[in-house]
Amino acid sequence: MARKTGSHSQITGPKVFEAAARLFARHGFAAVSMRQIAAEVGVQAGALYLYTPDKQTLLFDLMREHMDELLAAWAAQDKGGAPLAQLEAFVRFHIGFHLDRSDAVFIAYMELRNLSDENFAAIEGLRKRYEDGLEEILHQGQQAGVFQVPDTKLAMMALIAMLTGVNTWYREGGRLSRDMVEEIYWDMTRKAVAG
Amino acid sequence: MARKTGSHSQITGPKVFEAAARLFARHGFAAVSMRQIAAEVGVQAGALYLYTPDKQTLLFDLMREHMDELLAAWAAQDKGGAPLAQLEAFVRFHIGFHLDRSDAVFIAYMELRNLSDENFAAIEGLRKRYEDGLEEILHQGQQAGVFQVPDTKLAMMALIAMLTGVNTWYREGGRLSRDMVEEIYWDMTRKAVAG
DNA sequence: GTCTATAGAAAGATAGAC
DNA sequence: GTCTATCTTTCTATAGAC
Repeated sequence: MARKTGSHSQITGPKVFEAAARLFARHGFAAVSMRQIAAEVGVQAGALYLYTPDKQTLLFDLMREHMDELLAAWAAQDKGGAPLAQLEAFVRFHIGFHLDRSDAVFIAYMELRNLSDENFAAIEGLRKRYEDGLEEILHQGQQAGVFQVPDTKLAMMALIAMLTGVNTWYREGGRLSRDMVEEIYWDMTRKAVAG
Repeated sequence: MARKTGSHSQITGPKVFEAAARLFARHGFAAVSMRQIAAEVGVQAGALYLYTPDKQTLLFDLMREHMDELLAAWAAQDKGGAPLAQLEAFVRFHIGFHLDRSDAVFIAYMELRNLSDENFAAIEGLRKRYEDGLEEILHQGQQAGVFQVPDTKLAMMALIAMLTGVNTWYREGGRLSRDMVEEIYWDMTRKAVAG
């Protein structure tokens, strides 16, 4: 009972980031004002500056947290098995993880140009680490003779674009279940890199 | 000599749209001000309103013109041949056309959410017409038994995402020529939809 | 921790001179 | 056709009360 009315930092803080993510994903970083974010949270605009030094840092923190979670989740995956099994695990992981976080994914891909140079470099570094994981799988499969890709970097780019594209059309409760989508994309991926 | 100094409507008009396209692609529609566009053209902000009623219409006109050109160029392609030949033509056409217009492509994909509801519906209609062209090819190949795709709509989405993704990394004068890129993407596409 | 109030800058768009 | 000048709104961010 020592806490005074209106003291909600442990609740308001997360709500600020959630509201910002939702609005940035929907309307774009530049089109969203701090006032809109504050209204979504239910506080005044000035109160947001208790949780972020400025709007740019708010965007950067959202993107960095998303990339950190992505790398952590992928690192936690079991990495054993043949290249083909590893590739299947990557496809299913990528689709599942990204569908669970459509707002953050949208922001991470669309708002790179609104980052300061320094922040951009940091996010790009994290993205490269993730993409390197897929390229390494393709490289191993290539060496083992089970994949036939003329250029592992190009194949990696092509697959990432194809898989992330699911986010642009997938809607929960639609015609296809997640499992069916994963299955179909895995089928196309497997064949695309086959010998 | 009847024309008075400063009268350049036939030059300034196109320059306005070119400058807007370049800036919108680089920084995003919402992040670019009319003053920035005017500075890029070399006129004052007020002068822009001789060429567009407002900023929203400027964006819409850029996107509609791009989609119109895309549909016209694809319609002008020779559509004969077997499904496999048609698919190859589509892949090469899509990559080539999109690499030639990276700014417009970027805008057409990234700025949909900044269109008014009415304008959004118009652009989406044009996009659907283009995508239907690819889906029809896949459907024909499926019927003929030369493609094996469990879902033509999904396969269409996956291929469009993969092919358009070239724009995110391709740079003129880089490691790979356009022909090589087309070749590699056609190889992956062909295998991905194969039986 | 959140509020009101506001400073200071910048935005979209318009009016009228030339 | 373009200019300067300006209206009006909105923005980010801060100051100080409670």
